[in-house]
Amino acid sequence: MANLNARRHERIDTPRGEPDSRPVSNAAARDKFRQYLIKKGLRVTNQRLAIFDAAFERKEHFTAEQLLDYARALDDSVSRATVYRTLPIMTESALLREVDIGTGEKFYHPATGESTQVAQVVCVDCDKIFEISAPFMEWYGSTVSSKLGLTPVSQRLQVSAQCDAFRRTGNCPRRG
Amino acid sequence: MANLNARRHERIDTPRGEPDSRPVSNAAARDKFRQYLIKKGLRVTNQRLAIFDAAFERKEHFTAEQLLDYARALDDSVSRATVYRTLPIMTESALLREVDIGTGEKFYHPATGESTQVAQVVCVDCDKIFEISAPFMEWYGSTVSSKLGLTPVSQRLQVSAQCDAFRRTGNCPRRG
DNA sequence: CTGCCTGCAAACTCTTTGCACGAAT
DNA sequence: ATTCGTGCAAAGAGTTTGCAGGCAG
Repeated sequence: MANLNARRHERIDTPRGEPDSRPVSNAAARDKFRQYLIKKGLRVTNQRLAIFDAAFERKEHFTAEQLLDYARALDDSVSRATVYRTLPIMTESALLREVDIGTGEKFYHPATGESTQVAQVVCVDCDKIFEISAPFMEWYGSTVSSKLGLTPVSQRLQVSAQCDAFRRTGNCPRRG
Repeated sequence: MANLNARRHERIDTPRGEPDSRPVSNAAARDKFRQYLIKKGLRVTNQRLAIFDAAFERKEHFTAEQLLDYARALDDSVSRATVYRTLPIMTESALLREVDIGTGEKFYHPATGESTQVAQVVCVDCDKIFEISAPFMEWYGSTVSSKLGLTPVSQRLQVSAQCDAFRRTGNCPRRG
């Protein structure tokens, strides 16, 4: 959110750790990413893998700037530009989901795979983002077609909500 | 969308037309706005009224930059800064609805009053924004409460859709 | 008169892009 | 050896803000 992240990372001359040797919790998704790159004729670079791994380490939603930090912890040579250039690749491959809650910056989250029809619930107190399934959105798409003669491509349902506990106690139990 | 709108408007010395003499199609809403300003201890300025009138002349959704143009046609002295400072006042007063379709810039539209539960359908071919009612969103809010213990504040449902006619004929019948 | 509002321009935030070097195939 | 990918820094786009002067109440 703030631009306190302007810290310089001077490139070190030690050889970078082999990306394949990194402990990977999401080997399956990682392989999908690798396959996607190859299929598209894109190159499998250490930076792209580091960015991917950084993204899939995360449980919470993150911003591009945060992802830059996470990825740099894995590979010091990752730059902001490459993060921004890699994010669309990961969203197009459906491995990452982009979430725009209207705050100016976009959030990202590893796609859970199962459900494409989810709603984001954004807590105005915590700023946390929850995802819950919204199966009726599928049905809703068909009503759009019939009413407007348009074929739905994608849908987003976002709910802003306040945390009852936070309002009472000044602390959100979900935090941390 | 582009920043071609940087045209200079030098201030003219002729007295500005009385804002109240402007033909107003939305006298009721205009009065609501005036009341809202007074209630909040804000001043009723010519610029604010011009921006309001410009917004309520519009049938389509518009951006802040477009609103600046429209408002300047009514009152030459309106500046970009004042447009940006007035937009939140109009949205907080529920006279204007803000629509963020994730393209970087925000769109605005006079609130139709009746329905707070509407979905935006954005045509990826026309870039047009349609609004259709989505009454189930009210019900959905309550499921959020029970599932997460959060009280919904607002909801947005946005559908991206492609125009069937445009895909076939290369022309959208809904255009202009 | 008082102090909120305004226009101007500069600043800010997030994202994209041009360029020359470096690495993947 | 090619050619694509990369880091850097600057540019863009949209929005916000500090300041000195202007107008509403």
